[in-house]
Amino acid sequence: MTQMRVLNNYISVDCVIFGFDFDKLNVLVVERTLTNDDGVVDFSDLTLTGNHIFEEETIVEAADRILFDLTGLADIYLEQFKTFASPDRLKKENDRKWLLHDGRDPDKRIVSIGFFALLATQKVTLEWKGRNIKWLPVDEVKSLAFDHNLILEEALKALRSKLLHEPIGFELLPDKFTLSQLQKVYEIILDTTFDKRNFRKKVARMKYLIPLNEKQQGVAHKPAQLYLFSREVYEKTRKEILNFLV
Amino acid sequence: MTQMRVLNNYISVDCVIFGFDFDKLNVLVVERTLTNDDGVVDFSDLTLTGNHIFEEETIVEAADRILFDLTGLADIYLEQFKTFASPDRLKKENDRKWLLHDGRDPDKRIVSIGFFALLATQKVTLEWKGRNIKWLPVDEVKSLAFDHNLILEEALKALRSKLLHEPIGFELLPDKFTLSQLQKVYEIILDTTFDKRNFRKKVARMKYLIPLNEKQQGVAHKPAQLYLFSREVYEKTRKEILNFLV
DNA sequence: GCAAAAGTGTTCGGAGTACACCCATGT
DNA sequence: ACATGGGTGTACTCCGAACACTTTTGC
Repeated sequence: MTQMRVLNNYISVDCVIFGFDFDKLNVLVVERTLTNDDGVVDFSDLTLTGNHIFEEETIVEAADRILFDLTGLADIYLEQFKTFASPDRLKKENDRKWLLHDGRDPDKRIVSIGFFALLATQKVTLEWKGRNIKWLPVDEVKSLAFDHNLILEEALKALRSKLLHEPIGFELLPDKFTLSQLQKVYEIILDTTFDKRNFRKKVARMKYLIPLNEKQQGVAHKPAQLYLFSREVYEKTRKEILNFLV
Repeated sequence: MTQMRVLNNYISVDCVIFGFDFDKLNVLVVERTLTNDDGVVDFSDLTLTGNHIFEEETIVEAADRILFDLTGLADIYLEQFKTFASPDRLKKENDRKWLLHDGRDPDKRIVSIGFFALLATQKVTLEWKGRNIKWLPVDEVKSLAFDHNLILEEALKALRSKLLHEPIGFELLPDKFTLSQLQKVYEIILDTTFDKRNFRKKVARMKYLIPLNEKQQGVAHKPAQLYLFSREVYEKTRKEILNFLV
């Protein structure tokens, strides 16, 4: 009794999948190559990861599905950040060609709900799944398909804002991480630097960052203490702070 | 050479219009009454304000239009906060009847982009525009049509979060306001109280809240100093603060 | 004159910021 | 032995929190 899954052709979900590799912030992109009927490549460029939703599927389910199809991972940090529906968002020349070639109507308005996902790149082994997908450092992103440069920009804004106000930095790291790695996450995404001692004093006050009886191994320097984030402790101790100034 | 405006029938915008009256937070609602062909009222309930978008119109333009149609005001604080597209969001019995009566297909998925708007209720004179619209105190809202209770709840969450991190409280007040009024905005929306002296010390540090050479008039107590928000000063002096703790 | 809200200062504890050196490990 | 990043403490300033009384106006 399997049910036929039908794609809704005017609602799509775009996932800005951010991956951190201890050194820089990357985003997952997919190669889009339009090959004409005579086998000649018309153009080739990059898109963010996204897809139309199925009828009977919620947008969160669709985002989870896209994420799972590309990475094989579930339970990844995922957040709806903005929706894009400009009438001309799919109307660049290459985009029209692409949609037409794909049997879709380039004049139909397609609304896309943007999600961003956070993970450590090392959690994923990218496999060829009929499409060429790869990590691209965020600051090396050139021109993307559709309105995906705009979507990426807005995702970055949302990520920075969230990072400033809620503890989500470790979502970009392995489950067990060091304080220097965590500091690097904040420094790179917020494009700043912090004093190591002051950063650690701050972390010491966060009871939900729990030091483990475990150290790094196989590094060519003093091995660092590993930490774990505890959502339970966080939910229990969190309080909001009025901070609307300057 | 006017152009015919065609409504897109699967993308809509819902505006949660918050109005503050120095005393409580209200939301603008519209009466929805379904009258059968024989003139008998089938049911009557309340909806948030919203509408489908026009083809060739952006969602922000649509939200501005809805806001202007209801209040006659432009340049109101408006922010996209979340998008709603659950497959069963319009499938309650009354909602299906309403859509059918309106000549629409109740099984078609309609995505709705949620915006919230902030203003002082006194800025608006509600007029009969073929529909009964009114201010309803947020904490007296009962069951709303469609998924509008959910939309309102999410709008409140977004409003509270924004209020904690960015200076937007005065968007709910007249252009010239007193510090006690501002304090009340924060107290009511965040459901807390602040010490008057500490609150004023905090405000004194915000150079973008500018005291005027002008006082309240016609009040039965010591008239208060009036203040103005300066966006220019704010943009020039703003800095982000790393505040992801507790 | 009285009711009502405006306006104002001090103390204390805790957090933000600036700053420099020794330690454990792998090669 | 040396290169690499890990790990630690102090002084100063500023902010957050707690707390009570006088002032100006309309009625």
